Amino acid sequence: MNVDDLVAGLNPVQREAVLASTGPLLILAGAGSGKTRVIVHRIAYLIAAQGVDPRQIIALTFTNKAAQEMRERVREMIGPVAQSMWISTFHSSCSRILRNHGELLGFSSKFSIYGDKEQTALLKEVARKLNLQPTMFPTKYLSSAIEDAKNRGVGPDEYAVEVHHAPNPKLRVVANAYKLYQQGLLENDALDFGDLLFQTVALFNKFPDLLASYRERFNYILVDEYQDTNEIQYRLIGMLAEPKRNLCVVGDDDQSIYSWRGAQIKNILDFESDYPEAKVVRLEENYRSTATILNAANRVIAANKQRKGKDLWTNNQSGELISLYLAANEADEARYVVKRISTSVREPGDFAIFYRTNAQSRIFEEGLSRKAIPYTIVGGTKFYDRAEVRDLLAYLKVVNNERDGISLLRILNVPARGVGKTSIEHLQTYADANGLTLWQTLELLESEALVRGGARTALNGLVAMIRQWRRQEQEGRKPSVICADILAGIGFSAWLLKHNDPIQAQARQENIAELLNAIELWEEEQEAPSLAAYLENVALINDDHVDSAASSQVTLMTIHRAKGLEFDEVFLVGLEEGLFPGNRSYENPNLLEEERRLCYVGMTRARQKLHMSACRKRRLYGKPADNRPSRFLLEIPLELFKREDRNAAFAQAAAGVEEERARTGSFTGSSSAFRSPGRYRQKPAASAAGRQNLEVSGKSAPAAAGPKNGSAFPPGCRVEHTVFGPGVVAGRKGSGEDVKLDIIFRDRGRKLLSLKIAALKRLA
DNA sequence: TTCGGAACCCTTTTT
DNA sequence: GGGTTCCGAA
Repeated sequence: MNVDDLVAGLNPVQREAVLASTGPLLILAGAGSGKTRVIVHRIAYLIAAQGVDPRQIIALTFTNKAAQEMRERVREMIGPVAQSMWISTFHSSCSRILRNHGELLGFSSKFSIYGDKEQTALLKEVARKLNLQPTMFPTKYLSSAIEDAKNRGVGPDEYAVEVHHAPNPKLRVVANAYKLYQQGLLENDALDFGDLLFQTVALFNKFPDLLASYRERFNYILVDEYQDTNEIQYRLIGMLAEPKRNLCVVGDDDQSIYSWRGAQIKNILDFESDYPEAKVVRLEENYRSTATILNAANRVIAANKQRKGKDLWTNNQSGELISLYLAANEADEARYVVKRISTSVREPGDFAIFYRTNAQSRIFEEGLSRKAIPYTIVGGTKFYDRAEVRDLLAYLKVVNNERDGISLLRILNVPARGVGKTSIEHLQTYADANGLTLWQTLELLESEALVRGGARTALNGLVAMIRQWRRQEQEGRKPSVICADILAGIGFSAWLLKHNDPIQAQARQENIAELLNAIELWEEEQEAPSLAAYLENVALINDDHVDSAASSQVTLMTIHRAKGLEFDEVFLVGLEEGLFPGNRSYENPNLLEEERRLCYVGMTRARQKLHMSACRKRRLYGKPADNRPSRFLLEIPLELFKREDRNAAFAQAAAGVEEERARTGSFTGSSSAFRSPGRYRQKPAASAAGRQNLEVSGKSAPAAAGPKNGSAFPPGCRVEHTVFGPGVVAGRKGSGEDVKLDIIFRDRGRKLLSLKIAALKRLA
């Protein structure tokens, strides 16, 4: 294959990105600019034209889907040699490394991977040992603090140092919990998701020779969605890339929407200073959307300050105007969306509905099913979260990993075999006191009566069964066979029948059947299907393998989930202040910018036609709320919109903003314009206050809370109002004299009250 | 040991 | 409003 074939059909910039084979390279890839295409061609070029051994290339992605697609498309270009490349997610690459060398850190090659549930269970044990009050230290608080620390590359000891002088004494308790939690993981021969990355970096730090061997091996490193990398991923990439620095990162700072998961936009913003010799390529031609959609999206994102600055352009036609619908309430909004879908010539599969929060999906579901329009919801409750599925998986984990006490704990009395809380506590205490694992303690039961008779007999039976399953596993039985044996051995379906109403029991049995099915399906694709490999697959490749038939269905999902996808016609709903942008982002300009990026991501998913809508009234947490149209809507020029509602209020508000724009030359609409929809006031004082508001929310440093700045009412504190009664402060707006508090009242819904005027009392 | 009802809490969630 | 979790009674 010659070079011309490898770059055929690429535009000049894309070509440049493909041909820059050595040294650091930053590919800034705007939405719809052919990013994947460039990556795939680049890999093919390295292998087919430069003669690079595929085993010297590692490509890191965030999702399994992205990894799969990349591998498949490389294979299409250059054939099966692509198989020997490392193309996988950060987590599965790290897992692979740790399976090989984890024993250096005290883990076996069969370590368990703990998800949310197991993490919580372990943390509860830790909290119990430390005598922590659940009200003071909810498990969620602990887990997010620990997760955050790991994302930042901060281990338990370092963390203790970090919080040693912290003003918040709770953090020192967290430090203790963190330490115990990590010990617990090690004892259970388990790692959580954060650990997969964290321990890999720790491994490389501790064993430089090992790092050297991987550095030697991976001559070319490629990272997808670089804007979403967190600190620990950043470090991992950095250490692997030295000293050759053949590091190619691809991303779009305007699509960074995961800061709340530890992603650092600075990683991509600072790439050029990290690697001064870096080549930078900008893919700015968009092949996806109409010019109208793109213009509107560009206007929205232009209001952000923290960005590289990039203007997407397209040769596509301008297409239809963006439909704007200001709904009376969410039912009205849903009616509009459903009507447009049902009267369209397009197929259901051409549509997508994007919302900010999952809670918004219900009303669209109802509307669609009333009209018998097929739809699919991406996200929500997952198959692998079902109790009965997790039970069975816990059995498999116990068979696979002797030290996994959390999974063992889960199944001790499932199905019920007369082992009560007291017996379990007894065993745990005994195990702790004698430095034994839970499994070792159970084995002792044969000779020692640690628990009362009935429980003892039952547990001895369980031990015997587990031993037998482990033997089967060692003899090389397939996971599905072992699984069937477990189900029969414990009489699972009989138990399900007995302890649920018939309909639920039926559903649960079907879930179990589906799990067995999935295991068999997986086995068919494997050369050597081992139990350990299956469990790894379940933990990391949490595939919701359902939406393959989505082609003829309307797709409903959160905007976060929509990143990377595209649809002919998109409905972006719920564009209201307080919801999108969410009121939690008001106090922090960085969060507000992230909300704006989210809006940008949502808009740029649309190929042909975009609808945007907002509700004036919406029930939030069961209570009614009055909402103003999102500032993002006002950042889009009116002439790009086609009004689909008969409500004149928005037009007036928007017209007011347009005037102000004309007057001040500023794009960012003043929030004063939509304070009272339909009655935009021209009073200079009002707009000055509005601009002041914006200044505060647009600053890149976090807004400082001065003493007279409402700091007596920090977000989250409980307050009482003489008229509205009790409530909780959700946020703060404005500065100086003009501080307003965003308060959710228990009985009266959400209000924005001026601190100066409102009769507020803080409650303890 | 199990259940039912009160209490609680609520963005987003690639792994 | 709705889902989950937790605690106390049977």
